[in-house]
This record gives sequence, structure tokens and C-alpha cells, in this order.
Amino acid sequence: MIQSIDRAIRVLTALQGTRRMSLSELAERLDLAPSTAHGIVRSLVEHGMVVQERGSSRYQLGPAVLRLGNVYLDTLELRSRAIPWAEDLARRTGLAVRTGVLLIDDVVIIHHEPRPDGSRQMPEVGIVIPVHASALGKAMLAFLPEDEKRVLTSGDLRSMTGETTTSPETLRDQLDQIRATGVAVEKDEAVIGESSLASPVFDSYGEAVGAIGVVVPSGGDLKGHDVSDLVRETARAVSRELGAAAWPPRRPGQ
Amino acid sequence: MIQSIDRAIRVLTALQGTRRMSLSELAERLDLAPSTAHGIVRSLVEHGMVVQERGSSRYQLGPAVLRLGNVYLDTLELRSRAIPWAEDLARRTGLAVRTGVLLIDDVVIIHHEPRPDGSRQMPEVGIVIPVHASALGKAMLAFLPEDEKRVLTSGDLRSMTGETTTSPETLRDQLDQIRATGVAVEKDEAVIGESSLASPVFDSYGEAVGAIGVVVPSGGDLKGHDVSDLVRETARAVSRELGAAAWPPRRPGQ
DNA sequence: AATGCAGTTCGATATTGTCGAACGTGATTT
DNA sequence: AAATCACGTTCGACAATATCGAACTGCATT
Repeated sequence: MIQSIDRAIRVLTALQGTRRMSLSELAERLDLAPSTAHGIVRSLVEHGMVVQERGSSRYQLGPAVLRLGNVYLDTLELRSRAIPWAEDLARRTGLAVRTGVLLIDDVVIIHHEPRPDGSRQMPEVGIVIPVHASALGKAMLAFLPEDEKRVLTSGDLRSMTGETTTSPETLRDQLDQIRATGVAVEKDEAVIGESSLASPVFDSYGEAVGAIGVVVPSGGDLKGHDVSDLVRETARAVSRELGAAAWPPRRPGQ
Repeated sequence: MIQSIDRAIRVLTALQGTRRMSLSELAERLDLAPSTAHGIVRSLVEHGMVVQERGSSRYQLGPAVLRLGNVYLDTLELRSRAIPWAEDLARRTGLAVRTGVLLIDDVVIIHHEPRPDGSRQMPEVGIVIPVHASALGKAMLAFLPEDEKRVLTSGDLRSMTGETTTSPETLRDQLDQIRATGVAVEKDEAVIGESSLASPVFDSYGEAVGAIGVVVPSGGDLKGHDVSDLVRETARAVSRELGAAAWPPRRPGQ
């Protein structure tokens, strides 16, 4: 791992958490001499990855990162395949539909089909949710070979709400359950008042490359048990389009 | 400029143009030894900025860039201020509205309000258009102090369609015109069949920090001359919300 | 007006990234 | 089916390069 590149990305990640930071804040956060941090930031600024706001001397992310994000979405086959099915699922359930992929220990939303009730809803593409607090994340985790252990043993499972699964043992049990049913559930674990169901999507190698699912208002009743079946069927359909031979795959990786 | 960071960003930029590239393609494009390119790519992969697709050994952008892009949008005051006005402008003109900022020699779309006719339209947030081929870009360019020269003298103004302004002299004349009217126009210069009008948005320092405008189907008739007035008024309103003292500012920078 | 703080620039040192060569693997060709 | 080729990857030595500390500048504060 090249040191300066690692540091540059850490700068971007820091700015992604704390949106505006002064140089000294950045330097302290990354344990660097101010001049070192300055050199890194300068390089990022020259490419538009970071901009310093006028007047104040704080830094924030720049327009170049937006351009990259947009291109990423366009290159994702999973996304283009999932969109028609997501629309369909939203129409049939009356719920918002999310599709996500894994990023280290989080899930990144790559598509968001709003609830089809005509109301204005915040676009959620690009937001991240901890794997262990989301149905999307658990769905993928359950079908990963070795990597799952890393998350499970990494120690702290951050608590988002009082309901967040924070015990590795509990999570492990949940994953067994998910492998049995093909559907992951989560109640108020990431956001209070919001629960979700999701199923994993596989590619032609039988790898869990993403997950798709619905968001359920915690108060709302699921019309019978249909929803979970619809979610599973949607994931299966998308997987087939991606060339998956079976759903779930016979021996997941390993 | 730190060399390895510069190279890393060049890798991302290359992947942004040519979506999937093999290591050797990347190495050749950046004039690097394959092993050097590999080290850089490896560092990017470890942070999820780049992923190598399974099976084939090609690389493409990763989910981490999407997360960054999303946060960038959230931090932009221009965007949050512009959105309500963009909705209003779209409603009153019946046209799609775009808001953009400058990124080196391009304009990046930071908000896109679709035509209010209920049809499905591709979201345009994150796409880039060359400054000299877009009304948004020209609107900003006309009110920049020194930087404009860089673009004008950088040599080649890429041609997008047969209508693209490629002569620096012509562009200079257009900018004079824009400074006089406050509204930039463009006909078929970026995309055939699509024209646009835009006006610059200023912040409290009198800097052109963005531009907002409408997209007009080339065949479509503008209802009288109203549209250009509405665009100008919208830009003025957003500028005032950002703390601009005057529109246009008295002495643009300099 | 003076002081302190933060961002920035500059130069010397040694760490660190770079390159060339060698290895392993998968695909293609004879 | 064997061999060759091409490609991605790993490794180690060198020197270029990033890093750090100190000094400078500008701004805000007292």
C-alpha cells in the first residue's frame, strides 16, 4: 500500500465524515505534520477532489468526486439489471426499494426506487449503512465465504439505534437463518421507525455481488407474508440476468 | 504536487473515461511501468475506490467513489439553495433545469430538475460537459477574472457536435455578449437537438460559483422572450441567498 | 498596536515509491 | 496435447521523492 495514496484517501474519507475541516484538524486526525497534510491536500485540490471554501480556510470535497461517482453507477451492470425489477417490486409492494453493494464494512446504496405514492422522498443513492445494521448487508454477509469473519471478529459492531445487533454471536445466528430462508430482515437497527427486508444477488461465479430489498415503515403491516417472497423472487430474477446458475448458489465460494 | 497522488488520480480519471481497463492499458496510458501502475491500483483497490471485476482482470471504479460523491452534494450550499428555485423555474417554463459548477475545463451538473411533464428522464447529476460547449460553462466563464484565459488559450476546444464553438475568438465575443445580457446561450453545441440558456450564480465575494439554466429542445419554441428573463431572475435570486451583494457583481474579482 | 494562531513555504534527510527483472498463471496456437 | 505467449503480479535495490521541522506570512484577537 503506497503511503501517500493511503493518506490522500484518508483525507477524503475524513472530509466525507466531517464535511468541512481545517488543515490543522485534518493533520491532527491523520496524525501528520501540518506541512505533510498540506502537501496532500494541495494535490487533491489541484484535481478538484477537494476545494477550499473562499474566505474561511476550511476544506471540503470537490466536484471531481461527483463525476467519479456518476461514472461508477453507469458502469455497474448490477444496477442496470436491477432497475427494472426494482420498479416492479416497488409497484407491487407499495414500498421503497433499495439495491446495494458492499464497501468494506458498509453497504452503499446504488439504486433507490422511491415509494410509489407520489410523495417527495430523499434520494438515497450513495448513502452508506453499516453491514450489520442493514438487511442488505446481512443478506450479502450470509453468503460470503471467508470475509464475513473479518467483520464479525473486527470487534465493535457500532450501535446505531437501541435495536442494532452488536453481538457477533447474535449476528452469526441471524446469518444462519438468512442462509436458510434467503431473506434477511432488520427492524429499527439502522434508523428508528424503519425496517427492511433484503435478499442477496449473485453473479455467474456464485458470488454475492449485491443485495436488493424493501424498506418498511415499522408501523406499517406487511400484507401477509407476500413481501418476503417477492423480495426473494426479485433477487433471484436479477441474479439470473447476471448469469447466476443457481439461487442460492450450491457452494458459496469457499 | 505529490507524484503518487497525482498518478492515483490520473488512474481514476482514466477509468472514468474508459470504464474498464486492464493493468497494462492503464500503465501505457499513464506512461508507467506495469509494476508501478500495479502498486497504485492496489492502493486504490484496498480502499474500494477501484475494483477488479471477477474473472477478467480488468479494473473499474469502485463503490467508495459513489459515497464521496453523495457527501459532496450534501455539503454544497449552492445546491440546497438552488433546488427550490430550480423547481420553480421548471414549473414556470415547462423545461428541465440544470445547476452546475466548474471543474477544470468542464461543468459538472450538481442538480437536475426534470421537465415537469411526468415523463421518465435520465438523471443528469454528475455528468460533465465541456465549458465551451455549454451555456452553464459560458455563463461562469464570462465572469471569471483570469482563469478564463487559461481555457481560451489552452489550445483545442474539443468539438462535440458540428455546432460546437471551437474558435477562441468566437468564444471571447460570446463572453462579451454574456457579460452584457447576463444570460448565456448555446444551440446544439454539446448535444444535437438540445440547446440551453443559463445565468451565473455569485457568492458573497462576487465570485461566479455556479450557474443555473434551462434545457430547450431545439425544435421547441421559447414562449416569447420570457425564458431568458426567468433564467436571469432565478440566478439572481439564488445569488442573493448566497449572500451576493449585487448581480452582476460590480468588478468581477480582478 | 502587539500578540498569538493557523496556513503556507522552504530546505535537508532518510524514508519510500519506483523500476527492472523474475515468477506464476491462464489463454491461445501449432 | 504441448508449448508458447501475454498478462498480472511479486520481489529487491536504487535513487528519487515525500516527509518533517523550522521559518514566514497573513489574519484575527486582545
